[in-house]
Amino acid sequence: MGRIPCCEKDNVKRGQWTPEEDNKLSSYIAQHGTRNWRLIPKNAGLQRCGKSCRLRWTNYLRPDLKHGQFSDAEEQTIVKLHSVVGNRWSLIAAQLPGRTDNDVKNHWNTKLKKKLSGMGIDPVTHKPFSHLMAEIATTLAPPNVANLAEAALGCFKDEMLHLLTKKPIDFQFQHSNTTGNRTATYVNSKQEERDDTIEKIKIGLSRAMQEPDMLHSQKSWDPTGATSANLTEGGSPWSQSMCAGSTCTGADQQGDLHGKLDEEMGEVSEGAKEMRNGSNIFNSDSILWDLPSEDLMNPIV
DNA sequence: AACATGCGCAACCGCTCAAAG
DNA sequence: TCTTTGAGCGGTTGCGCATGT
Repeated sequence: MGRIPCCEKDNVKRGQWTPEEDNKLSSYIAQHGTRNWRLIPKNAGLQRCGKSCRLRWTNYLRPDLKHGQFSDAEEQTIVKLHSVVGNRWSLIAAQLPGRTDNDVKNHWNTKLKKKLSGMGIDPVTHKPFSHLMAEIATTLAPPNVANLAEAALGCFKDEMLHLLTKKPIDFQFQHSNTTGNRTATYVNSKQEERDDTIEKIKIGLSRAMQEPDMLHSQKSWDPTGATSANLTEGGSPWSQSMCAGSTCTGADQQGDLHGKLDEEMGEVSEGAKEMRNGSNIFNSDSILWDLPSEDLMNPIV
């Protein structure tokens, strides 16, 4: 019943591949293709597991791979797609010719996550940390707000330290043209504005504790007195373009990419579909991607 | 110059799902 | 229909190099 094992675990080499092994594998695949990974190491004269051969080929030896640095455009694509599909590296890599899921994953973990965090963006939710804090305050009943806020501040400590101590990033909106399309300008805030961000969080938490009615209504609010409708309509562009949560609203004018993604993905997971249908991450306010790439990609640190 | 620390990347691990038997 | 395995995927680890002290 079943199949025979792919390799004898005791008799396989592990660790770094040598140039000789690479040559053997490459030349064998050039002649015979990659039809059966279980047989490839045996037939190619390699003391490797088929799985190891497959990884070596797909992540390193494939002739169509790029090995250089990621371009700004590629990085933007990764961030954008990650906000839609999360850690579905193979799906993201499928949109980047010559890049593997391992490449994308490594680049995300070593570079892009830090860049986003440094910009005050939660790399998981793609929301600004200040926005997350405000959401916490609006979601919880008063007795719990303080405790959770404390816990959240602990979670976000590093990122908050960035906000407090490093070069800040702030946004200003311009309802700029007659077609109704908004554009965002992206500016480094002044020192007092940076401090103001933290103050707003503190004020928001204290207001959450003082205004229980507000907490249970659907209408959310802004610590400064504005509603979250304002946040969404004219507040932080991150809340509009980066967030993948249910708070995102707006017309979906990025349908082309959605369609393309769906075509590429074929059978997208239900979770990913729901996420996209529900949140429209690629909505009309995907302002982040109007930002100068050098600004987007420059880490604060 | 020597050591410590951090970073980037390649490889491995473990899980899931589909297919073989 | 059930069991077992292959293939693929995301998470994690470990090594080598670069940089800082």
